[in-house]
Amino acid sequence: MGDETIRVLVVEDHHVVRQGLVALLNVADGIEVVGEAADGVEAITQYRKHQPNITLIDLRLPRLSGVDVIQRIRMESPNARFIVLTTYDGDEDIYRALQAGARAYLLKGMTSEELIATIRAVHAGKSHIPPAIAQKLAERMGTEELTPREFDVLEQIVHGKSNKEIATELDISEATVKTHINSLLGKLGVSDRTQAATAAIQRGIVPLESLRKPQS
Amino acid sequence: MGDETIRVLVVEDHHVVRQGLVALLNVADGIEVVGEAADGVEAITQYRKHQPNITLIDLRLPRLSGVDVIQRIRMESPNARFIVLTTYDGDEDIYRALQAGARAYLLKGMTSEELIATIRAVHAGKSHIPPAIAQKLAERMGTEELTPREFDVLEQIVHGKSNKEIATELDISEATVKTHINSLLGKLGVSDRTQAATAAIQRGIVPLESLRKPQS
DNA sequence: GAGAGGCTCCATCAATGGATGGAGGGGTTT
DNA sequence: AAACCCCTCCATCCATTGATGGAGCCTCTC
Repeated sequence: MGDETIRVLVVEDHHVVRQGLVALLNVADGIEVVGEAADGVEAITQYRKHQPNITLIDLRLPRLSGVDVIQRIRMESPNARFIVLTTYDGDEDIYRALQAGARAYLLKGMTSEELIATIRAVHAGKSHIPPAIAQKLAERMGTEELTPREFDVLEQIVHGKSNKEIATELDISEATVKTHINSLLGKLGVSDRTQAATAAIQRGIVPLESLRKPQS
Repeated sequence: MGDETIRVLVVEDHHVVRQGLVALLNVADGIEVVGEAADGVEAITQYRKHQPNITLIDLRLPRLSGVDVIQRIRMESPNARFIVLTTYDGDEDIYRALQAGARAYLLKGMTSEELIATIRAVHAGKSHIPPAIAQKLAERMGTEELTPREFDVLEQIVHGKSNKEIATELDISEATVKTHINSLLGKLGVSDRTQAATAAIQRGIVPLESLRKPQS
């Protein structure tokens, strides 16, 4: 290999965006779109079928999230290379995607030149993280991890539950809820539950979509 | 007019999305993209220059929001027809866009057929609101309007301020802050400030972007 | 087996938040 | 002018929240 054609799989649920990407890539020299998928499950099917060199993938996908897709594919094909493409820069997702093994992270605002250059770079074995993203990663690195339980509590806070309700929901005492809150406030660097809720949403720790009429 | 070509202006800040739209539309019969803009100011310039039949516009734009663009253009060209295109369905924006005179509202997940059909329909003088959107509009209609002051307070709440801080910021007494909160909680149909904050974000009343390192 | 860290619980206290009901001034509409 | 709404303020009361420090249990690691 070397100057062979780079075979790309495009995974993106928004029709127009996907069609735009495909159109862009197909006019680029040395790049060929070998498959398209509109959701996570389809992405895996298409990957197995086409074994692309590069998978361009949105993180917000129906059925199976981008991060899940990356993880699963990497289990069977550790050399799979992913470029994550997202509208939006809530840091938690970036972090998880890179953890899962994505090689590059691009915002949809990029130009076609950037996109193509990144595909070539990643195919050549390089990684590419834009400065703006790198900075957010650095910020989040400074942040301590929430424990699973703290995360549960945070999720409930975002959903507007009171301490008493959280205690009932998680089947622990209100005192314990307070303990967790106290510790997660510290870790998030905020001083009350409202700030915790907005921080969680903004960082993508708790997905905004879950707010509608969520879990039990 | 009648079976003449429909002249379309595409306003969208994400390169790939814009290119996708243009590519899609240019292969459609009877539709021609006469201009493109990547921000609100450019949109107005392009509109004046090309006088398109239909303007396809994203709401989230740099420099000047989609709603502002629609309002300004409509002042000089009351017959201008807009189709709003958005990734995302926070209701407040929908409402404002339709108020401002948009004829249709589409999510980016739509198919190219839907898009083209909608362009033709709007050009023929019809309006088009997808059922999912119509429902949200209906929901929001049932909701009472916040007064300007209540809105100010809500904004501060979302930014994590305490009542005392809000009082200082808005230069009113803490008692007054509480009065406003009490009334806005009622109008939003929620029972505490945390729920108010998440509701505000989720409905698009207070933009998520303002959370980083915001105002003042 | 001695930490370390996570989860659980406790009590206590101070601060914050929210409900209620009442009140006056300013503006607009009818 | 009367009615209405918004904005402002007040006092009072109770509920919720957050801080602090202490404690036992479990599991994993060294």
